[in-house]
Amino acid sequence: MFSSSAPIQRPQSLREQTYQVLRSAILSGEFVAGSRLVETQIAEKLQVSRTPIREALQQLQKEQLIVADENGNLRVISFSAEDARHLYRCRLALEQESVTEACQYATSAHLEKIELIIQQAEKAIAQQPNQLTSYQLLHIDYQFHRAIVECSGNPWLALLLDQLFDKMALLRIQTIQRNLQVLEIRSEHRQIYEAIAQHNVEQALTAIRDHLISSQQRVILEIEQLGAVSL
Amino acid sequence: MFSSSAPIQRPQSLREQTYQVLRSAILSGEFVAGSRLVETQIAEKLQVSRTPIREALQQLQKEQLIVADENGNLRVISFSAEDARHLYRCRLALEQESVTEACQYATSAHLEKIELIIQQAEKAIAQQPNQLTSYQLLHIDYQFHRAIVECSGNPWLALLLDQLFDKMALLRIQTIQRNLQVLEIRSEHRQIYEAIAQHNVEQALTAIRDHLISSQQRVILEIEQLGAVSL
DNA sequence: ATCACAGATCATGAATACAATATACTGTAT
DNA sequence: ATACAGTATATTGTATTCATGATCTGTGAT
Repeated sequence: MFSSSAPIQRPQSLREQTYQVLRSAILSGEFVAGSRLVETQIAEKLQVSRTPIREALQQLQKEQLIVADENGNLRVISFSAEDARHLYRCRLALEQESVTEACQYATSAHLEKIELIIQQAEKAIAQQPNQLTSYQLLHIDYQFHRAIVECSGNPWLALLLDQLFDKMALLRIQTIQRNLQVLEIRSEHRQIYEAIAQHNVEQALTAIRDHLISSQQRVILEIEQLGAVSL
Repeated sequence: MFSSSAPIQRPQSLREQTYQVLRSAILSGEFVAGSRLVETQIAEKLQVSRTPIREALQQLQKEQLIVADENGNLRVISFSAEDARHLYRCRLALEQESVTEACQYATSAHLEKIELIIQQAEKAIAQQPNQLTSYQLLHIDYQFHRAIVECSGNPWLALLLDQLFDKMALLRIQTIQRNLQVLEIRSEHRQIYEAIAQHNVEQALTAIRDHLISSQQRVILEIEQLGAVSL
């Protein structure tokens, strides 16, 4: 009858839906850093009871996208330059493992997928050089790195990196007004890809290091130009 | 009046309390792997309403200590040998960063603390060579690695590692019946410590690699002896 | 005018009530 | 005995209610 696993879709719970809504509102910068999140207000706005809101907020709190201030009020987290440095070091540690495993295990299907992502990115950049929102750029970047970790077949690594990516996104939303250095990212991505495609671990490690370190420097520079965003 | 920050302690919420209770029940092996967790049953047992239980369970689910099966029932996660390999690779990636930063930033206060932990561990081992529960041994190991990451001053790194430690603990609880190789661990810890104390990054990296790789092999061996714990 | 205090409003934690759905059970008909 | 229908039960998702504590506001005393 049903060929194999037919993973039927139950209607998503309100908790999951509100979680998604709140998460993307935060990551898209709709809530400015430090702004307060009140259960009752959100509940009214989304027209659901407080229960699913509460649960979604707790989830976001666990992910440290929102934190409780000294009075227990929930606020969107705000990153300092220190945080940026620390987060990038974590990310580098994990992504070095990611490309290493990718070099070992990447199949041609994996490589094609990465290739496709790069091409789409370049097309998008070519077509609308200046109208790309930073949100779109972040998503392109995310997809690329996410495709690499998928080569590794290590779901725990993917999970850890996903957590960091969320914070990276928020970090950049909070700091970057102008476009990123689109051109640098393009060539850096391509170099990482080439190294993985050749299963050249050393070269891949060098490429990911270069990419993340220059990305880190761009972000920290912006933060310091902005003045301290420290809480 | 109050000299400085007087971080008053509100009574812990029931959610937090039940979270702690459930977490340690899982990590101590009180819930066997794969066993089902039912809100109403737990609520009755702990004599609180379902609300805080639900919230605690969701938190545990987010941490992947419990997972939803195909019917949406919550169960304690159960690790395969594959998972063990993957988790150890993640841990190694993060701990290499941890010792690197520790070598850079460790103060003498930090070093003293680590030294103390090592001494306490050796004392405990000397006094009750065979009565140490694996839970106690895991805790000793945790404290050591936790003290190292604290040297780094990188809270995000500590956060990521903490998540892994929980899974490591569960992994071992599910696999290890006998005592760990106590003696090996002792000398391995000491080598890591020495390297950090001398701020010798290369040596520290080698030591942490050796420690984690042999630890990984011990665990995987046990899993495979046990037969597949898959799913 | 400023400070102090009372009352009102707001926000959250927790319990309970209600609804929807999935699972188990029981009895009946074949 | 087996298959099936129908009912009961169990479990979870969501809403609502209640209680407690925090915050704000205004009035009166100094």
